[in-house]
Amino acid sequence: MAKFNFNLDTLPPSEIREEICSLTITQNVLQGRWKPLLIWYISLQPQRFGELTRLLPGISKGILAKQLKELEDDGLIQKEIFDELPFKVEYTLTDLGEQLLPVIAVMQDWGKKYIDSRQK
Amino acid sequence: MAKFNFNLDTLPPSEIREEICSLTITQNVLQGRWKPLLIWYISLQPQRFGELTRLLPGISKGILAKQLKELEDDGLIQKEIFDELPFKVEYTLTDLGEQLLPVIAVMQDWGKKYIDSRQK
DNA sequence: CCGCATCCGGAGTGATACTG
DNA sequence: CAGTATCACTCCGGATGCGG
Repeated sequence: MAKFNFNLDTLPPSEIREEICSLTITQNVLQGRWKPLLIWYISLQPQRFGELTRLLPGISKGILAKQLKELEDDGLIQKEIFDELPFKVEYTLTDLGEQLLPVIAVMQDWGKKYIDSRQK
Repeated sequence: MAKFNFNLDTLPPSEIREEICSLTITQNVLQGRWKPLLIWYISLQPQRFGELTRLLPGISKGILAKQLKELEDDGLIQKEIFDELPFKVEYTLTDLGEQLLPVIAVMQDWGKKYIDSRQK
């Protein structure tokens, strides 16, 4: 679970503590090589398992299943299972997941600035 | 270096590609257990090496030096060396590092939402 | 005081084969 | 089609000791 990096000897003021805590939580939830991309792709449209393996070349089924499960456990995505054959499952964002989109957007904005700054 | 997760067989449109690229870059730059916290602390005021070891209990000197160096190499922070004895070094954010603060802020906002949603 | 070098353990990631 | 299980491997993070 999350480690909050507090110093128990010289505990910082609660205001600071809350900032540390909030930041660390978000960092932990997004920790995983494919998670930001997964959230972004799912935000574009509901995605199926197989489709995600096609969108994310190089990802293995094992790690895809694991990271999807972690995102689900953290309440960012939900899956809908259609009772058909062959099986069909769709992943969509929860409300909490939707609220994460501004974070993704700001990260993308900064990435572009970074690229610009490196091209000089 | 950064891996951009493109599928070379079915290359996505350049617009999509840029979003993937930007997002992945930011993710890579912030990858490291202490980096977001380091940037945040340094943004509050210029920080010295020893002060950071106090602010981040549990971090070892080795990993602190390493993550600071990576942040410096990525152009997010700069260090000023004072020619005194004992040695004194101060870390400050670069312009590029300052531009990262909105990302940190949005992450903190979302962390608070996450905490609220879990307390119900 | 600051930071590097080395070594080490464990987590995160990935390839493959197999199941419902 | 949508996963699970296993194994192997890399790399990050941490401890320690040395050097400027």
